[in-house]
Amino acid sequence: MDFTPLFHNFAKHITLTKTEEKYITSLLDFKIIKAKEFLVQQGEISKQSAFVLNGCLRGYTIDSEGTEHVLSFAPKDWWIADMYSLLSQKPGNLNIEAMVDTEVALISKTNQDLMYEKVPKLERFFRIIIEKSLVAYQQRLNDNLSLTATERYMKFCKTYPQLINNIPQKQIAAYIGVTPEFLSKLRAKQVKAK
Amino acid sequence: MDFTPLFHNFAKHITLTKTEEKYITSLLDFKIIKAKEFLVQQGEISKQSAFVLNGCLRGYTIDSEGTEHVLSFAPKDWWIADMYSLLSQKPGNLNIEAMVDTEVALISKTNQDLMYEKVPKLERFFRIIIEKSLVAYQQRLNDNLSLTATERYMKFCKTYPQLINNIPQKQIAAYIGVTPEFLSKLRAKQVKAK
DNA sequence: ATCATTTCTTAATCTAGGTTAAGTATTTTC
DNA sequence: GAAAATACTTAACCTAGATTAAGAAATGAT
Repeated sequence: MDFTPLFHNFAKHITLTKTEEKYITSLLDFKIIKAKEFLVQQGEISKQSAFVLNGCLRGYTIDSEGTEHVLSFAPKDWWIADMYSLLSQKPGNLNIEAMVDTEVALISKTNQDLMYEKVPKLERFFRIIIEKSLVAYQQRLNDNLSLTATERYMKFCKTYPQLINNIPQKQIAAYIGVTPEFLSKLRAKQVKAK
Repeated sequence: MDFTPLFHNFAKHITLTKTEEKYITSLLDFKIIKAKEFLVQQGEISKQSAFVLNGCLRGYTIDSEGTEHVLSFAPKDWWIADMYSLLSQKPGNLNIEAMVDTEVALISKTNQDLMYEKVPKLERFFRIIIEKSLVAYQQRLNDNLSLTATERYMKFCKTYPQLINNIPQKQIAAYIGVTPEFLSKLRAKQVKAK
């Protein structure tokens, strides 16, 4: 139940007093999510955001054919939530699942709104991290519109070198938007090319 | 040079005093961008965000093959910027072009930072609109991963009914991620189906 | 009004990536 | 540590959407 990684994360963009840190801590929950268990499942109304203290989560949807699409991986020090459901308070279509046993700090929507009132600096913090997240999604959308599968895979390898050998390939396929079979074919070709 | 649509936009999420409105007005620029002229071009370092008072802008990239990809349309009352370049202060790869003669309110990055200091409520305002924008991009990425071209076209028609008959089809194609020829084929099929 | 430019359509042909299926690792579980 | 489940590979075949090309329609400029 050690929230220091979270406060390090805050410190990247804002400075909090000890009192503020204590206050924020009082509004947090701590949770261990076992591998393959869910933080959020589609159809639910999301009540909280998560910060990964260690381990790794992934957020994915399942389409009408039953195919999974990974919208985000959240390794240590990343934030993840079903923003759509959290903001609209309608049932979401995101599943957030632990890839390994994962420790998270949770902030309920209610407490987050409280925090914004009591510690307005946090508005800035979340504005900044959401801005960065927005840029990343714009970039990724653009990649999906303009790059080939091979190029997207190479980019993934560059962007997430720590994940590449630690997660199942089929989940990388579900992130870059190809079938596992096709990714396998791509990789075989790349190996041969060397 | 009438900024009232902008203050209506602010009023959706925060309440400003007359004094604050005057202060903010002093930090804004007004500009008319003629049809086919640019607010921002790839390679430039973005210095400002734009709010569309009337008219319509579009943000697009050009890939290595010379193909355009539309990342966003910004009709009246929308915000648009090359967030990547604005935040990183590196050369961007977005082009923001007027589709018709367009009036915009501009906020320079410097003035926006000033505004945040003087009127902290604006942190909340921008946090909220960026959150919404993030949800929209996540949704769109998911659509690109999970829907067919036909489904994406139908969704576009639902989402932007006001644009559908007012912008060139090739730009809708560049938004949903197909060639103009293929979109034309899709539409011919839909008409026949009726 | 006329010519030039841009947009849209149609159709033939092509290809990146999907599907199906079967076999081979690799993990997980008890 | 064996059986079961999951992940990965390979290969033949298939299809949604791309490419190329040429003509028709609409829009804009003079």
